[in-house]
Amino acid sequence: MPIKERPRPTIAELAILRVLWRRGPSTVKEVQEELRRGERRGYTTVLKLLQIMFDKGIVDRRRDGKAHVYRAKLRESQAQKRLTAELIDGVFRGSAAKLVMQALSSKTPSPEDLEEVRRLLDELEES
Amino acid sequence: MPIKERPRPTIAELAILRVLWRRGPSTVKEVQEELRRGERRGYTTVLKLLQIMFDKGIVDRRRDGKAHVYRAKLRESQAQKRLTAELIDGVFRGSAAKLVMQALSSKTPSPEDLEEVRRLLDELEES
DNA sequence: CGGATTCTACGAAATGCTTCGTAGGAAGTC
DNA sequence: GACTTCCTACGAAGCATTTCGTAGAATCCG
Repeated sequence: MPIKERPRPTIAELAILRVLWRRGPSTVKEVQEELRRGERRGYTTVLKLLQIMFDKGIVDRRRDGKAHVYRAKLRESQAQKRLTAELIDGVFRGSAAKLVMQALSSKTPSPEDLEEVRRLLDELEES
Repeated sequence: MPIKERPRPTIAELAILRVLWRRGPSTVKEVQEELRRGERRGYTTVLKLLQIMFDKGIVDRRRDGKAHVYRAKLRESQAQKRLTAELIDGVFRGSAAKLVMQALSSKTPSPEDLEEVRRLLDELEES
């Protein structure tokens, strides 16, 4: 199976990745149980998705007895980076600043978060 | 045709919305010509997409002679807001601050943008 | 061992998205 | 009117995504 240039996760795949990022390496059963606090998905549905993701190179797996333990290969930070870039290009006309505005004004961050953003701004303005 | 609760634009629909947001109300022909600086899309492809979007309530239209003039009904700011919220919930574990960090450090904004972000921070910290 | 349980692999239906071809109506030109 | 041009509507193919059923291998338990 040739490596795809850019394994863009789909919606369903993202839901699974979120579980793996949160829980760490997990079996199909664990992912499915975690997932069902929200959406129903049959066991074999989750299995199939993980198999597809394995083929795409989005996840790794290793045997543990009878079952497989899956691990996210696409890192959370990579996904964050890529999807943020896509959002900026896609709906903010390339302006990262506009996205920042939107993010800051929609969900109000905590004072600590604001402080951190401020620090980052300082750094950026120095260079 | 019953109104869909949440007409989430697809990738292709987003491309068209971008044109409508930029150009304002446009005919199929105008959208298609604008679009072809990037991706090829046949005339009837664009037409069909606009028809689907009309059915979904994403765009309006009015007759102008023989042709239809389409207008974005979903506003740019609405799309920005929704998609940003989805991104925050989807891959930033609900943390707007993390998204802000990512956006600021990936594409460096201009000094003016930084100033604007700073002003917004000031406002947020006052309340 | 033999039956129940727990897995995987595979196939395929169902759905959604994207693309375009064809048909036909309306308008413009000679 | 006849011809061309431009437009819409419709249908359907092609493809990706998502869902799950069935078969069968591996493991566990009496």
